[in-house]
Order: sequence, then C-alpha cells, then structure tokens
Amino acid sequence: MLIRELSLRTGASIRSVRHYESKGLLEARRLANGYREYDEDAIAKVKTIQLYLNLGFSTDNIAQIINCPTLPQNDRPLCKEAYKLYKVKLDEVNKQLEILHSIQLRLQERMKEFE
Amino acid sequence: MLIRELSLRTGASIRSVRHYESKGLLEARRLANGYREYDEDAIAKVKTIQLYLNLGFSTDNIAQIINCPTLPQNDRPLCKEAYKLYKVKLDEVNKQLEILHSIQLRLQERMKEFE
DNA sequence: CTTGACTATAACATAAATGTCATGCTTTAT
DNA sequence: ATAAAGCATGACATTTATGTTATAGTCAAG
Repeated sequence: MLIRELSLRTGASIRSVRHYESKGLLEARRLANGYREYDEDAIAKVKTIQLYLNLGFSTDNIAQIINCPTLPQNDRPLCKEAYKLYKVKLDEVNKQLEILHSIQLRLQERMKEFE
Repeated sequence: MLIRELSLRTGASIRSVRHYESKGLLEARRLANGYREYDEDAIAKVKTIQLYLNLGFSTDNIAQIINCPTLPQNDRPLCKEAYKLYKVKLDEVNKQLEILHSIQLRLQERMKEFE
C-alpha cells in the first residue's frame, strides 16, 4: 500500500509516518517512482509506535526498543539500554496504574452520587 | 519548605515547579517575602504530576484530574471529562502493558542467551 | 496532452514542557 | 554596608512531535 492508505488505516498523518521513518522506526520499500510502499505489517508497526508515543516514550527511545531484537550481536549493549528503558517505564506504568485504579474507584463513587 | 528544597526532593526543576503552579496543578502559600512556601504534601503532589506527565498526560489533563474531587457541585461536567480521560488512558495503558510484558519476556530470554 | 490527485523533499510554524538569562528584591554572613 | 545566595517575574530559547506550505515529479482519466 502507499503512504496515504497507511495513514488512513492507522490514523497517523502522512507527515508523521514519514517522520517515524526518518527516526528509524519504520521502513518502506521504494517503487520505481520513488513512492514508498508498505506491506500489511506496517499497520501494526505504526500502531505500536503510536502506543509507545502515547505512553511518553520519545522516538529515540522507541527506536532503541524496536530495533533491539534485530541488531547484530556486537550492538548488544544497545539492547541492554533498551531493556533498562523497559524496566523504568514498566515500573512507572505499574505504579501509576495502581494510582489510576484507586482514583478511578473514587471517581466512580463520587459520580454515582450525582446520577 | 522553600521552592529549592521542593525541587531537590522531587527532582523537578524550580522552573517546572513554578510552571505546574501556573497551570493550576500545585499551590503555594506565600511568606511575607513573597517567597513560595510548601508543606510536606507538596512532595507527593509533584511526584504525582511527574508520573502523569511521564504517562503522556498534558498539564491541562492533569489539572482536570487533580482538581476534580475538589470542585464545587456545579462544575461536575468537568469531572465527567476527567473521568473520560481516565478511561481512555487506562485502556491505552492496559493494552500497552500487555505488550510490554510480552516484549519484556522476549527480551529477557534473548539476553539470557548472551550472559 | 492537460488536468487532478497522488507522491517526494524541504522549509517554516506550532504547542508544550523545560531550560536559560536578565533584572530586581530579600536575607544572611562578613 | 556590602557581597553572596536565594527568591521573584518575565522574556527568550530549545526540544519533540506534528502541522502547513511550497515546489516538483508521476500517473490515471478525460
């Protein structure tokens, strides 16, 4: 598919898709045209990028994480960094998730009072 | 405590603390000086703000959420908005948390191979 | 073969959090 | 009382993702 279709099917703007590519998060074959061409997998990839962005990762962080499993062995230290990123974020997320849940409960109760 | 201490004990820069205040996320008594003075609770509040920011909420979002429980009754609609914010983010977080966990597993296995 | 829709790249703009700097008022210590 | 350090406000800068605009190549339809 061409870039517009990818954009429509993910909700990411064309501009953003190109940006993700420039940051090394996404690849595209090029047609004889020079047009970018994507396969179906690209959709899942873009959606993953969107989720990570929504959780407060930067594109640089995301690049580390996404590219890690495909790196050659001598780039392994970069993987360790990606791993650290995970742990830190995972801790944050878990922590906040607890808080969100308790606040959600409190909110739900409060809102019941006014319905 | 004065602003520097709050900054040191939370890791938020003085600049950021003032910014949070200007966005309605944090209050400070003022000494006769004009200096801001905070109590111990301020530390937890700043840390909460930091967590929310790290999860990709904007200060405007955070303001809605934080101020909701203290709003008078006729501002209830704002609370509903805050509640929606929660739900959306909570869904996102849960979704990504699953993915993070599975990736974490994969990572851990891969890293074991190289230790 | 021209028009319109799509693509490309590149430059400039914007929003939001944060950094930095300038200027000036306290306060504390010498 | 003067210097050093902390505070205040305000303006400008920077970063990052994204929007917007300009310019130009490609392709399908009339």
